[in-house]
Amino acid sequence: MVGATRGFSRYASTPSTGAPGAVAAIGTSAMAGPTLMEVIRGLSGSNVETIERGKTIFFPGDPAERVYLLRRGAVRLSRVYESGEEITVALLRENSLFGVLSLLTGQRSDRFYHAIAFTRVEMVTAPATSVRRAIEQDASVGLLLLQGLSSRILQTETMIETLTHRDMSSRLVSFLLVLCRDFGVPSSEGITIDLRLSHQAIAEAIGSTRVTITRLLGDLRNDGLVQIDRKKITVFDPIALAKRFS
Amino acid sequence: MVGATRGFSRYASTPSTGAPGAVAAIGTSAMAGPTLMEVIRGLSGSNVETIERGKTIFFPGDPAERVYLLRRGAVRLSRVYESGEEITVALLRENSLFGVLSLLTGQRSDRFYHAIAFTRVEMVTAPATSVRRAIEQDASVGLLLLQGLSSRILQTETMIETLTHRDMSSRLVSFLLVLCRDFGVPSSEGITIDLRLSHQAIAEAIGSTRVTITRLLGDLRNDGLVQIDRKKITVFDPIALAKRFS
DNA sequence: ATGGCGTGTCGGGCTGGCTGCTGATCCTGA
DNA sequence: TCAGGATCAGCAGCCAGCCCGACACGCCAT
Repeated sequence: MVGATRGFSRYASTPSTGAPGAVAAIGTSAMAGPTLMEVIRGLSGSNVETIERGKTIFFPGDPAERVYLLRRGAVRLSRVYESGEEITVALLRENSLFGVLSLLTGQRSDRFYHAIAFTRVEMVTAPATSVRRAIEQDASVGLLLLQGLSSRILQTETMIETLTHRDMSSRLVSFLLVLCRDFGVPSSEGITIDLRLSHQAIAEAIGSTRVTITRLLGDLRNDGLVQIDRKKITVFDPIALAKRFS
Repeated sequence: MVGATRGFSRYASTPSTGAPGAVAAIGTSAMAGPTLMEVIRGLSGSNVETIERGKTIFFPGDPAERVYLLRRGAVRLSRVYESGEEITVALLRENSLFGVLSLLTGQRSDRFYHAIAFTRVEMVTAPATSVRRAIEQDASVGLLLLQGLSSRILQTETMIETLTHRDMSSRLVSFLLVLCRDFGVPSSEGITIDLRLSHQAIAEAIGSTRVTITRLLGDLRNDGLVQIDRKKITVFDPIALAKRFS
């Protein structure tokens, strides 16, 4: 059991705690130039904003004028329906770009999504016009943005894989593995998901109900695959967990 | 019934038939410069390829060296599991970029997905290195690519909305609306989805089974919402169909 | 202290997956 | 052009996974 650390790197992202002042680059490329974070920070009209957990960053229908780059914390993008139901479209991790879409698909437009701070959030923002100008002046900025969007697409598409699993047990397992990849920090016992997740939040993300999540998480815990302490989930062994697919 | 055409534009994409020689721009921006299609076509090492329906464009594990831009037809991206199960991650329409991800996230890498021609396909391809060089030389190329990726993200995220619907009936309805948006051509009776979809293919895309799709599509047909003629689905009235959500 | 939120549990009911089979349609090669 | 095989569509019956509604308890913050 102890020796099975090979392959874990897929699940251990850049730690989100500690590492003060370290501005991680998007992806894993060890580039020479400035990071996207530094570029956006340097734009005219740029800003650093801090948002408390649970507060809204933008509502659907708001005018889309700024671009956001997440520096610390997690953001939830969701669609809201008339029924009041809210569907999580993406859980963004650090160094994720968002709010970019509407600006680049052409004409000025409004937000589609509801963006709320899933944890306390620190982010760098800049006006869309500045970003556009920066791309035109320096092609490497375009490349950085492309990398950001690419990783966002990958993130989104693994979410689709998760959601197409038929039975809820598989969905939950798949979702936990995604969370390990995006928010996992290695710990003494395994990989801890650095988010405070309520069962309700998980249910909204994978299209289930609170009760079912409770039961399934209980099963996983009873089988010694995960540990839950004050809303923090620790996965002992992602590989063993992955065997749990139906 | 006849007068209810307002709002349909959301569902009627650029017609994929006819319009010979017309190279549609990505998105709806009426730009002055060359289109992405033209740019990629002009790169060194560029190529136009035609693939027959059902043939594979690339396998998972293949080295990722080229970038693809779909000119005609539809491409299915999917993940393959050891169990033999295959999950559709995206159905790409004309003017969609693909194969870009792995190239831009940093180091050289392999394909994640299985890409097969869902219809007879015509596409423009170019080596990743050429694309990269083009971006560095001309920032507007970067902007075009960003637009391409943006619309791809939107496409993917609406797919997530579809998949988080719990009951299969809603999922199917939602999926049909997505298809109308991406592959719909206006016809005399409504909007026809310009794909030849087997029930099995639909099931693999939305995480269901062939039998269930058969039953649910039958229900929709009996209720006078859709028409199916030799695997081509016509939605009479998307707005009425949208009311079918649970 | 207390109210609210999150967690754990139970049973009833139904949606939807599975198996097995038949008939229709499409494709291909002789 | 036709025949054969392969793929696709449709039907029924069975059963389980999961949603729903309801309730009790513990933890936390005000």
